[in-house]
Amino acid sequence: MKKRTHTCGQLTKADLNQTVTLQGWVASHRDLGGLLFIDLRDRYGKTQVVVHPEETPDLAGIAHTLHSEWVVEITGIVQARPEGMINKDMMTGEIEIKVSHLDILNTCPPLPFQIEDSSKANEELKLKYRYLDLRRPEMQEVLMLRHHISNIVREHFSAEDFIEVETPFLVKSTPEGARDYLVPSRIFEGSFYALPQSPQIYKQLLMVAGFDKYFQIARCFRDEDLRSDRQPEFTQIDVEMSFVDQNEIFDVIERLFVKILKEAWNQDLRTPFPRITYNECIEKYGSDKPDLRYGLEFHNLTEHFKGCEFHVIATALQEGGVVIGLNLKGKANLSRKQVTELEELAKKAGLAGILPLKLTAEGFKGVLAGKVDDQTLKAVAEQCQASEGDLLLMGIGKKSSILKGLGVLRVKLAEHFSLFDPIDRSKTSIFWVVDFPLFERDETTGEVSPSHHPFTGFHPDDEPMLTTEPWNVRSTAYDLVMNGNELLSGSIRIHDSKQQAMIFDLLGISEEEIKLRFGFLVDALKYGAPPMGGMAIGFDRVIMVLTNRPIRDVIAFPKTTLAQSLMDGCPSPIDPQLLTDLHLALIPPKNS
RNA sequence: GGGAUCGUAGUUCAGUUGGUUAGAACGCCGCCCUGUCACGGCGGAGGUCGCGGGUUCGAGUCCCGUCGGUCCCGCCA
Repeated sequence: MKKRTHTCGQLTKADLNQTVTLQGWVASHRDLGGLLFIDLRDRYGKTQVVVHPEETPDLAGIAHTLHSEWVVEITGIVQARPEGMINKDMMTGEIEIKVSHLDILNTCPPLPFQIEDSSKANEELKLKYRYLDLRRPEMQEVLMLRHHISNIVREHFSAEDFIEVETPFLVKSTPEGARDYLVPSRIFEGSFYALPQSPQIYKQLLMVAGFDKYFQIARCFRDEDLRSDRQPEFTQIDVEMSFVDQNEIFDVIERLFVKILKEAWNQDLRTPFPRITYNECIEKYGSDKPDLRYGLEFHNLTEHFKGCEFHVIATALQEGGVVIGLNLKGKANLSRKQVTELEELAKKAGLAGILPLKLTAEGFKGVLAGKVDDQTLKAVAEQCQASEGDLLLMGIGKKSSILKGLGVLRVKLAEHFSLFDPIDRSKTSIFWVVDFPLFERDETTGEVSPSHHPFTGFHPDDEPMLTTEPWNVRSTAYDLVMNGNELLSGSIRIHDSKQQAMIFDLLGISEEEIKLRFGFLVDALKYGAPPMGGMAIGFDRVIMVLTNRPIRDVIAFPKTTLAQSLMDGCPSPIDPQLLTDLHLALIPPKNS
């Protein structure tokens, strides 16, 4: 094997008449009989290679036997393509290599799917032959972008005086949060390590240790059911800072995202990013991660319908319900069938139904027209900023479920009517969500649980409410939302052990449990913990949003929705001796 | 745990109210071809219709179960 002199994406007219050696995969070969072309591919691009059987019959003999994805090495002279034969779609389209030497470095059986075309192939098959799927240029581009972004992240935080510290993979299992992936201890019979769900506690301990500014590109593990945006192992850009307020934290992160968007999309983001309160998000969009590339804001129309006799509305209002509407601009011309489709969308979104009201040249049309006086409807239309030709959709019922349902419907409507261009990067919507509630309350049991995590600080003004109405206490937590995706989540932490104890108490965790589970953290907070705050950026999700792809596409070797790897076949049974060493025995499944 | 959807040559798909020998394109094999670039032309091989059971004279098609992919709900601080 020789040494290659160039890559397959490199040569141009500037290299004419040079003798070069290329190595790569046969992307395609076109045998015209008296003339033979090979497209040679590596991760940098493709170069056309030409063989003339009349001049080099030996080479042609070898070239005839080539197949797709064989690995070959060629040496030859860079020559300009004849006039009219230039391929503008190829970076190297002005030249070709006239071969003087051809070596087959490796062969390849017929492929389970064609490389260039395999975006169409069955996902199961592509995951089984992941190394072939990753040979596709578009997959390579994604992973190369991921690499560039991780470089930017490391450069950014390093330049801002952060240091990257690695934290353990074998950690203590805590019953909080997601189900842990467990690792049995060989030495301590019956004891287990857990794989970390995040480095949260460790980074707080690093702050106590005085590291001041920390970051880490960290792998996290959660044994929960999967979705198109969730994998059992995923990557966070974990960040923590001491002696800072929210503004300073936001600043550092905004500067990072400005660089990322510039690198990936060549887009300039304006700073500071807007800040929207959690309550405003919920009231206006029914979501804590709304996509603001399109409008469809909600309007609370309840006041207009006070005393309304239309039974659906009257019943709902009697039970303390609400009427919330949104305006579909210019959709009053939808057919009956199309409106029925919208009603089905609403049901899929979890709403019992939706009341359409058309604003036409002949006046209002819909169930409410005639049942509710025009003056009321006019006031409703005015509040929704609706005019002739618009279609109002109204949800009626319990406020929390209507907001949630309409929030889901809003996303479906935007897709249904293509209200935004997913490719148009200039319309990027990025903003902070602030003032999250500290706790979530279980509606049936009334118990509270942390809405972020139990180390989240609370708004100082709301401290008196902690004991009286904890569910109304605002936290210091924040999210960053881009195009409808939560990209990061963070907070200012509690750095006072007494406050931390109080929160644990509110969460109903006994002192004994605290000692057992978080004793070391509570202890650490007593030993001079600085004020601190930070966040975890969902790195996979950032790449997903930048590439508009599902999470499997942005991870080199992902798992399926059953958390299996189809390529290596894990999880798999193990040698019984290993179980014995670990003091484990298998319990057979119930129905076998 | 629940719901939806998909599973037919190596691959992507078609296959009517259940009815003769399950088709096409790409790939593969053979022959032809001097400017192709997803080259083209002619010919050929290739199928346990995911798996198991049932209904029926007859099942790729209908029913039940099961395995797997994807999406969603629950779940994921």
